[in-house]
Amino acid sequence: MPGTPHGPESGAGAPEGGGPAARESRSGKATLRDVAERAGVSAMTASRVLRDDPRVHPATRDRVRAAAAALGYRPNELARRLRLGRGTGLVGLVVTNLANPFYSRLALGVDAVLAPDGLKTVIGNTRQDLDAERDLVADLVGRRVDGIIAVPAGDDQRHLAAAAAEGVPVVLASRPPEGFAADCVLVDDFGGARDATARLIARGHRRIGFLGSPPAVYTGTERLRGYRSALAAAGLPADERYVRQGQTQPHQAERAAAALLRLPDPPTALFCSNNRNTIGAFRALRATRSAAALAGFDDFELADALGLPLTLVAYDSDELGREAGRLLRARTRAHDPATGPPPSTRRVVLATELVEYGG
Amino acid sequence: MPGTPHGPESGAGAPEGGGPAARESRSGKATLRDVAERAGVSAMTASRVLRDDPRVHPATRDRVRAAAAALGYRPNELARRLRLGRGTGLVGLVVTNLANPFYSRLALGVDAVLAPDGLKTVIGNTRQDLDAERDLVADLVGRRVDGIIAVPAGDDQRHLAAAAAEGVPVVLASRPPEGFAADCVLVDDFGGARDATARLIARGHRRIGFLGSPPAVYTGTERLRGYRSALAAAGLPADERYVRQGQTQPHQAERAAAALLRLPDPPTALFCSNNRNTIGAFRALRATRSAAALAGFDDFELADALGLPLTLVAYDSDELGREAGRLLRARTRAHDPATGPPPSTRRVVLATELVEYGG
DNA sequence: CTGTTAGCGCGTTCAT
DNA sequence: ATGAACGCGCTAACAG
Repeated sequence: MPGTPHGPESGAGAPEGGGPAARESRSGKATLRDVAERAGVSAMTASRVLRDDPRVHPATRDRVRAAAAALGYRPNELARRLRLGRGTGLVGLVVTNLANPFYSRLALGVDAVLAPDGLKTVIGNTRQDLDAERDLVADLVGRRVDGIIAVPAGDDQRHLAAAAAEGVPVVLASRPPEGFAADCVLVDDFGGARDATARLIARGHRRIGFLGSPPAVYTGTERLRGYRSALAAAGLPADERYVRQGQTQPHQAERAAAALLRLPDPPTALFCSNNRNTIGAFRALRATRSAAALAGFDDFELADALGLPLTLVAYDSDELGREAGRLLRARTRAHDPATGPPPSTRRVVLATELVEYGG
Repeated sequence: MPGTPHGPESGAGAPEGGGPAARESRSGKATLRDVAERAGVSAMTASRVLRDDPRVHPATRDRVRAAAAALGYRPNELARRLRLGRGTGLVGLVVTNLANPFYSRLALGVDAVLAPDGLKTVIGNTRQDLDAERDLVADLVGRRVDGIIAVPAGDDQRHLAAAAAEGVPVVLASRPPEGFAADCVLVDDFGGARDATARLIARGHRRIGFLGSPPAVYTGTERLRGYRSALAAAGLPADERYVRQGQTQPHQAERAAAALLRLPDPPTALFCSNNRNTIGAFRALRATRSAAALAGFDDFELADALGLPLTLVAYDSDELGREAGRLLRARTRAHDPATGPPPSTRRVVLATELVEYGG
């Protein structure tokens, strides 16, 4: 038996309420000191054991381990991270609509790259609500996430700029930073849309409609630019009656497409700036038995099974997430000591590819 | 300059590196004391101001606010929560495959219910990997999440039982707890599958194939039970050659379906236990120009556009998430003082509905 | 109205 | 091999 392990005495001030169970009542969870007391050692020794510090007597080691197991002890990560000051191991992912497969893929890609580094992804859904986005970003910064990957809903990105200015690494996905510097990974929106439109033109179409998201959405306007560029390159007029922006869900797109098809000189082909619009347009074509050709941005499941010829601008949306994760990882590491100066901001653009689905 | 704000003396050990900038270098973020010093008040007063405690002189209030703004101060939520001991405001959501729309819907439902309570959802993807699931749950518990909503990958749920035993509220979605008590929200797997199969039988089918997930997946086996129940009720033999389990992705399901269709006495109808299998079976039918009838569990986008009659067991997967969120919220509140004893565990079952898509 | 003391749970530094 | 003191950043108690 060892001597009195309690030392000189703990003092006179603290109210030593009822037995040893008193401490555990706080949050219902055992603390390091509970383990230490139960093992008859100091908190310090318990800490060492639980972190596999070799400088502990094997016998004490076992006693502490037993005590920890008996109490179901789990180190409190909050306290731990606070003490270590090395960040939380959390990365915030801000998206507008998780129901869109595009975003769930993005999330998977991000997680695939970050998880091996021990980073957890906190996904926040903003429902296209800018206020919700602001609150979310503020909360993430307050929680001291190690970084933020965001697909901002609009062009007001001051909240992201603020986060970046406060030292939180920020990476934008699918949209470029607006008004501040940050890494980003984009899709070749302009080129993809231009190529798809050009293909419709090559097949003889002269009147081509455009269906897209609200003008505030970056990808939508870039794709519109691509569409217009192809028309201009072929010497075709840019008839604004053929351009319908603002549809964000299939049923809205279906109505917009139907409206185009009812024009006096209806378009003979439609180009859609995202999968929501493509699906809506498809329904409109089927409902009206229209023979108009269909092309769109974004590949999607079952696109090959619609019984209609379909030209899609495809790209690897997992890779979008993975690349965003890599960029963030690079920034995060740059925060470490002497890894050299922070790299200048990078902009990665992913290539697109035209795919044809059969009729 | 005010009197010595340093107090009795800070000691002799700490290396007081150069100037006031030293403190800010730690994590690059200003702390409450930085704000306090800059405003010439104590940390306590600064704290009061930033939490809108009314008991502060308006003039000091403004000085503190100005200092905070100048420093870009953000309270450290970690430290704050640690001190308050009221939990982290984080809820862990454990799913097996975010790419499946079923899970992203679930996540949206959960978030919709929890966000108004100020709870953030941390989504963890396990890729059907039980080890990953164990690690994830352990990490979430270590991070002191306020609760966990999980769709466990297999029937070994000891890690969840442990979490629950440690006092973390646990809610299971889409699968019942195995070996411990917990709230859960389920879909009427048995009834839905039985009804869909019965409908195929009513249409004259006598040889009906079954395509489903691996036997370890609860929903899959329940749905298999429902399928068998319908066969038995109609006095039809249960031919095991017609049952193919184990497909988790469409291309696997496609091969399994093709194999069934090549049998000497091929089934004239197929029932699929989830949307992955239904989509694979659809492809097989199309590829082989088979006229077999198709039914499946889970509704999915574009199911109506496949040019094939299709019977689906539909249910509200958003509601699944919302209900899980509600159950968790109830548990979380039960942790509060004297809200009465914790409610006994609840099991909610969501109804299903048969929908027919045209040919 | 403002400041001091104390401590959330943990880990580092220095002593023994 | 072990322990005491101190502090991460913040806030509830009690002073004054």
